[in-house]
Amino acid sequence: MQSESEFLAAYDPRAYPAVAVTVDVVALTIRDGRLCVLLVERGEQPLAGRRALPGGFVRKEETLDQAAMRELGEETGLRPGEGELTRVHLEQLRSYGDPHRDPRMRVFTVAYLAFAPSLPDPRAGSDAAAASWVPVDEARDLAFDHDAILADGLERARAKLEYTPLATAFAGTEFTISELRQIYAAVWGEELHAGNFHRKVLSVPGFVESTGETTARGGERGGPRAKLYRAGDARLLHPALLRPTREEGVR
Amino acid sequence: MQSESEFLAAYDPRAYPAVAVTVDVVALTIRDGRLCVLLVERGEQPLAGRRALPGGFVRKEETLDQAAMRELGEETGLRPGEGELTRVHLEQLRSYGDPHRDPRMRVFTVAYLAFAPSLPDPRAGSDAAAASWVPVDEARDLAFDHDAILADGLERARAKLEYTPLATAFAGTEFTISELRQIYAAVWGEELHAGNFHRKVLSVPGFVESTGETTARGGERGGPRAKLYRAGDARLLHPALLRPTREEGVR
DNA sequence: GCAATAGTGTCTATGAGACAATATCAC
DNA sequence: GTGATATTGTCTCATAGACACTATTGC
Repeated sequence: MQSESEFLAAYDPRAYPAVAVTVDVVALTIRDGRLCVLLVERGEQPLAGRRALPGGFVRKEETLDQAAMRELGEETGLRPGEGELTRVHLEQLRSYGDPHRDPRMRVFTVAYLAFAPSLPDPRAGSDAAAASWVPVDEARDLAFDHDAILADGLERARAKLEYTPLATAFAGTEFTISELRQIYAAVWGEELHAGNFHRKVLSVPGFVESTGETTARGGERGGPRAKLYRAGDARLLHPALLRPTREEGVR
Repeated sequence: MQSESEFLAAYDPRAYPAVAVTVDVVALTIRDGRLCVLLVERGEQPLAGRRALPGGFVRKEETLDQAAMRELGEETGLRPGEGELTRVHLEQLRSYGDPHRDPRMRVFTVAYLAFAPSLPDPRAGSDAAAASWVPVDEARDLAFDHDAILADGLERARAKLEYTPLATAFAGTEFTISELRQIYAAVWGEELHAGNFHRKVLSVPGFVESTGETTARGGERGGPRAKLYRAGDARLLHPALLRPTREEGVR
């Protein structure tokens, strides 16, 4: 069996070419109605000065999920399991391993996708000195293959809003239907009909549940007080909220 | 920046703990109306005699996709790009990297999912001596974490049939609507209403296109000749074919 | 009062699914 | 002829989306 004999050859670490495994995180949040991604500025060669996704080596005795959560915590200055980071949604995106995606050596990376509510500017942590939230449409020319990773993450995020309640991961613990609609609009990049969206969200079992409260005051430019909701217990939306204007998948 | 300094430390391969990266393939096909997965029998320690997903090391100068296609070709005895292997659908599933998932060393694996039309028994290739197609409900107690990988692959496959035309990857180049329905039934594990399925498939633009031909003769137990179709040019099904009896995602 | 927004009502087109009906074939 | 299967027809219900309408609030 081919795989078995290869495994055995690897028993001596020095007999095998050096490879490394990292995690990179596409961390998304909504700021000022815009979808933003967490980027760091590289301080060292190669590609010094270029922006990149936060990431780093997977450590010994650490799972991939743990490594991703640790990196996210380091770059945001927040500690996993503390405060708002407990509400961050984190899921594996996919892996990238083209032979020369890193010029120094063979580096495989496992990309993660994170949905975060609006977090403070990532200045608190020491490691986060060069980290910042950047609107996704301004996040170009990233280091390595991070443009492609970001694009994959965005597509995944847009698709996930359709059939999961993960949009609530971008909101605070309590939110109005309008806030939820603005999250969808920011991620999908298109406005949604307020009335239909409102009725539809409430018609999906388990998507949101009412708190019984309303906002303290109406909107900035007038309007009634909105009812407040929190995330429900649904794992999947049924029926789904499909994106409006998308070409048919014919090509 | 944490990740950068770690990268630099890795410049000396010997300074870094040995890790390995493999690909494992969840290759699915339909045989005799049952969904089957390609398994190999391990001939060497550890876990000798246990069944496992086919897989092996990613080689130098090889992309992950190429490694997965190579492994699949080795185990099926077919050569990538030749014959029926050109029609195999292959996509990345996800990665697994728990610290002790392999008892010998730190091994990260990138799992792939393959949809194949009914292939000959994998005896032709020398490497494939111990490989065989096993009905998925009999594929238990696999080596390492392959039970979990298989479960993830099955869930992905079932979901993909809903919104992509990939069911056609299990069929021959020409097929009847009934054959397509039996593929759905095998993957989803439930019967589908013939009349409604038939009308629905034809109503999705680009799912299938008529060849103008019919089968040479009717069914084994009677019935008219069925029209033949081939895969259309759709990448996504719109509207989707949703699975019938699934609990709502509440929990 | 005026403008903006929350929330609801109505209407239409489309799709899902239950069920029935018809046509064609193997035997 | 008999039974099985392919294919089409009909009916009902749920949903998406367009649009209109009312109520409530900030200014």
